[in-house]
Amino acid sequence: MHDPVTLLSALAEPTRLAAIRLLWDGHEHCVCELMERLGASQSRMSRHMATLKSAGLVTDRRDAQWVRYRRTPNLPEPVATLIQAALSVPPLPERIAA
Amino acid sequence: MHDPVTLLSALAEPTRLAAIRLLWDGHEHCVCELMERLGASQSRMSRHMATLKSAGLVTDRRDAQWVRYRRTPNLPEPVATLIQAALSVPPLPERIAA
DNA sequence: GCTTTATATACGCCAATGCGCATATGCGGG
DNA sequence: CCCGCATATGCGCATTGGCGTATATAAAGC
Repeated sequence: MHDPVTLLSALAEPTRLAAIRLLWDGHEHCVCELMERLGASQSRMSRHMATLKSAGLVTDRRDAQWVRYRRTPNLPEPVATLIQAALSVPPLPERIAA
Repeated sequence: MHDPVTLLSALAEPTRLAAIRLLWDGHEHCVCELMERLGASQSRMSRHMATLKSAGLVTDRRDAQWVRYRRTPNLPEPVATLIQAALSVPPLPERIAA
């Protein structure tokens, strides 16, 4: 479901945006990896991934005990552009120097 | 202040996104005009504009009894792209037909 | 000065969101 | 089977966000 407000809401949270940044390498990542790398608790990360999934930004796949998340392939062009742009906005630390 | 999460949060609300859409014609619009065109109450519209302003997306200017809002000129490229993309995502009605 | 028009803001309310904790569920291996 | 790892989810709580109502502020015209 790609309504713009849903999309923007899904991205408007630091942990979720960070997760998208990781997932945007095109590879699969399990929840446990994301937890570690983002310093989030298990339930927290799981729920954030559920949010991203229901916004249509990521898909998941069961692989044995793990659930592998990856970015949804073939996102509509405006959606892909939106995310690309969101990831390109410097996260403030950089702006302080300016 | 252009931190990505702030930016995305500011856009992740229907009335605010609609206001941005109107303001993105590059012209000035007073609150009363936005109220009418978006069917929002006075305080509601005023507050939403304050949010957009503090996110750095719009600027305001006092003109007699009115306050004229317009899009912030010379937004950083990723921010401009982000908004352009957000405005390009079809607002669901169109996706139902597909 | 007073009134009208335009906008902002304080206050209180309700709904939504994010979180931790505990528990359920799925799966593989002894 | 039972256990351990990985993930999801129910529950209660604290915080945040959007809203209406009422009030403050600002400017214009008489």
